[in-house]
Amino acid sequence: MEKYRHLFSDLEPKLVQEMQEKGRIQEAKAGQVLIQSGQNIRSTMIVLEGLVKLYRESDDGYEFFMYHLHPGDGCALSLICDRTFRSSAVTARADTDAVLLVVPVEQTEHWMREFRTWYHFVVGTYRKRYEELLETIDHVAFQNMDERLEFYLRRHGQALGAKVLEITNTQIAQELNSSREVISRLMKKLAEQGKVRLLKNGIELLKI
Amino acid sequence: MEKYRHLFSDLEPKLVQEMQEKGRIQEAKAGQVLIQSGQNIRSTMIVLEGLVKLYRESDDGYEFFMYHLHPGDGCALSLICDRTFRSSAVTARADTDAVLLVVPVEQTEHWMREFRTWYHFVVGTYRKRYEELLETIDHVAFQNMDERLEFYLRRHGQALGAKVLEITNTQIAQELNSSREVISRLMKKLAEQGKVRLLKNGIELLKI
DNA sequence: CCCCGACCGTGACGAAAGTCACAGGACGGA
DNA sequence: TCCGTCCTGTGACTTTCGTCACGGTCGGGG
Repeated sequence: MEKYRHLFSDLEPKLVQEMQEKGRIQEAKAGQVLIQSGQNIRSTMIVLEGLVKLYRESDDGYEFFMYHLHPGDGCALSLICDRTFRSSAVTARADTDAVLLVVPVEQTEHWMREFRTWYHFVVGTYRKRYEELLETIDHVAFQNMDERLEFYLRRHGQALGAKVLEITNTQIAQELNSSREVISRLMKKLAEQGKVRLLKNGIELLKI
Repeated sequence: MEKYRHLFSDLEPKLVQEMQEKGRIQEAKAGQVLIQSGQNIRSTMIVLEGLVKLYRESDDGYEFFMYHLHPGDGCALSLICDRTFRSSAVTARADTDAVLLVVPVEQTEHWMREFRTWYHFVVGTYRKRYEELLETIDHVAFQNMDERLEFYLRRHGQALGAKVLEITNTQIAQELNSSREVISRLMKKLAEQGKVRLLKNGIELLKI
């Protein structure tokens, strides 16, 4: 936990200490599902290491990508489920190997009363997630597939801090709720425009 | 303010009293813009009477409908702007004549420390709005225009508690980010299916 | 070695939805 | 009454996108 202290520099030392005491560190492999759609939430999850992706699931099982969680980020839904143990409407999946801090909801209720900085953390988390949802809505409501694809690539490049995305067209298509063929064609266009280079097993981002 | 007390039965009496003292009652005519996209937020808004609609605005000025605020609801964005006076990314407009309670943000900061029930109010508000955004995403991501139109009509019928919507196809088209002609054709189909009846100046909802 | 599975590329087609053009009804004001 | 404005309806066309069908590459396991 010591090595993660810098993530919580905005929180009171006493709170950080409690997080350390009451929380449980959990490791997850890339691809592992952390929150299943429809499952009850009994604990709050904060990302310590790695990258987590959040999806909205459709009735027929399609996973629509919403946003990333980075180290230091909490899962908004689980932060405020507030002892009602509501079932969640989203799926969270580790995108890289990840380390998480897991805290029972009762504990966070307590922190909310005790620590002003925890309240700020929750409120800040919620605002960020809300605004990322708004941005997601912008794209899906106002833009065509080609613009959405560019945005997807940019977002993932930034989130991973990498110039090369090891990801298949099939997966992109699923997350944008499109089809492989469409992504394939659009990707070719992006390559012709010099915005990406299509590698053996990945996509190199150039002017994007 | 007395007549609105039932809206806040979950809040401590002392808090309700403070809301009464520190808040300002503001009336708004139907159609009036309450929060302008890009405008700074210096006060929190809670709906006391009437119906408020929230929109996301695109770069080129299109207004995409997100959700309604009912009496007792607070505007999520303005609840937690938290003295940073961030500019808002949404537009709020009174859909019917409305009455609002307006409170300076400094005051709500104070309440957050003082009143446990205020914290619950904020958290509850956020969760509701977040989930409504998720629902909005579902529709725009997974559904066709005809399903989205039906959902739009249902939602508006419920929000207004009315069987007849006095609304033009043009407006619906704007709010769904579609075009008048498309809505016109789909509306005709709904009428043929007996789900609505097209009136002189409005739409009667039947089996919807 | 061969086969299988996963992935990609591509042409052909069709459905959904946006755009254009035009016409007509309702209504209010000069 | 006549005009302008706002709303609607509709046919024709285009674009975007999803679907189908097929072929091709690559790598791992039997």
